[in-house]
Amino acid sequence: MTVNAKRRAKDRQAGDKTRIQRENETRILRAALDVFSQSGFHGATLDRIASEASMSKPNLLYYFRNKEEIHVALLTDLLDVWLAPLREIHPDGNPVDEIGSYIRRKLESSRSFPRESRLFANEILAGAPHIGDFLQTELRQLVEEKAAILQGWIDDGRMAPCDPRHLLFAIWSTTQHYADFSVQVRHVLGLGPGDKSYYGEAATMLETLFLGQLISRNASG
Amino acid sequence: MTVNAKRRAKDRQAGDKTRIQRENETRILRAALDVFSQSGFHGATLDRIASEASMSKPNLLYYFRNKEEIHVALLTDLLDVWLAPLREIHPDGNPVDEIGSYIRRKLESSRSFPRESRLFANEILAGAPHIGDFLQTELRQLVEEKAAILQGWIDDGRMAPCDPRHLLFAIWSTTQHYADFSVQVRHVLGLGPGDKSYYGEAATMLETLFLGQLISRNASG
DNA sequence: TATCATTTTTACCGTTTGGTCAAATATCTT
DNA sequence: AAGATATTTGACCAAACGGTAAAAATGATA
Repeated sequence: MTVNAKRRAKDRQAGDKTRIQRENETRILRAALDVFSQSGFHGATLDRIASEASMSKPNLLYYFRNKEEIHVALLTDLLDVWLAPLREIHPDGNPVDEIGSYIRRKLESSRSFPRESRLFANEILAGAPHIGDFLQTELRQLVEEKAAILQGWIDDGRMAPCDPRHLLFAIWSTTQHYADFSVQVRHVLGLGPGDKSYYGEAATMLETLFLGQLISRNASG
Repeated sequence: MTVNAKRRAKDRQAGDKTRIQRENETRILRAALDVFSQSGFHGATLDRIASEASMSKPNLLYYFRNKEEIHVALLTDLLDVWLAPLREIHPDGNPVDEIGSYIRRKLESSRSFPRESRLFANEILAGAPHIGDFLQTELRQLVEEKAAILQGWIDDGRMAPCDPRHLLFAIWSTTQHYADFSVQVRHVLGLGPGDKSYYGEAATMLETLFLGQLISRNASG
């Protein structure tokens, strides 16, 4: 009986998790992300999530108290991912590089995490019942902070004057559009279901759009 | 017994509608727009729609065969509204005026019909199960047509080169964002629930964004 | 291997929901 | 006012859904 073995057996705290727990929780969250992002909260069913996680419904409810808890867990994980690209905007950089790479990060995020993006979009469309607080506090604060940076660049004459917060809105909407409205994009472009080939054109378009007039005036760094 | 009276009574065709029918159908559609745009298709219930229409559920189902039929009716009405601003882009105009007024029309559409916009967004997010055909045919065709106009302006050197279809995507996403993500916009800006005061700033931002570099180069008409 | 905690399953429950049906009521026409 | 038509309602149903309880099975520990 090693000390470690003893600790595992006897002293497991409430927060500690078994191997099986960790495995199954991630299996559930993976399946739930699929289902919620496809059908929204109300359209998703526990049966389908359980089925996609290759698990019985009661077993699923052994790991999460109820449907909403799964949903909230996904949203919570999501928020960090959502904020990450914005956090990286740095006041010491020059506008073209900073905003340009921010756009590329957001677009890459849409391409890599379309389900997460749709989950977020669904939540906002529904009136943000679960993350309203996050929007009003954390996000708002971060936007104020980054908007101040942009405003500084504007005041220095390194960027065309505009409302920095609305510039951020425009970046969010255009980049997320390619994930949230991908069906429309594909149908309009005549592409097949899984085809993401439009992301190259999208990147070109958005860099032209945002880095053209808005910033290029005296961009030097 | 006038001839007209006789026609009303005896010869009413299947397509003809009573006064009560017209009234109640619009009452139902109005209520359904509220409920569907707030909660999505699955989140909406017939009981709530009926309640908001001040009507019993069986009465509601006397006018529409089922839940989906109401939803489809709303979407069908919507599509014309959605396309209208795009149709007005005219090849004879100059790029700045045409695209500028298109943006203003779309933004105005977001302000005036936010519920319709959210209904549309919900449908697309869900994978466009009902309007996929519309997207692939009518919308795609119209986009091709208008993209050709834009391309013509580009070829004439009156617009900065870019992919016209992606320019349209950018206009759609930025303008619709203010309706679909209004909760987020308001929370980030620190505004109250019904406050739409941001639309002025939005218009300024979008005109700066889209009419700045992209078109202004040799804009003359 | 015996013991204990963890995990999984089976069977089930109450509620909600979309939808039906037949009877009752209102409206319109003559 | 009578008769025909259109409208409304109350009672009801089957299926789907979120969730529970308790037993059975599995895994870990000594």
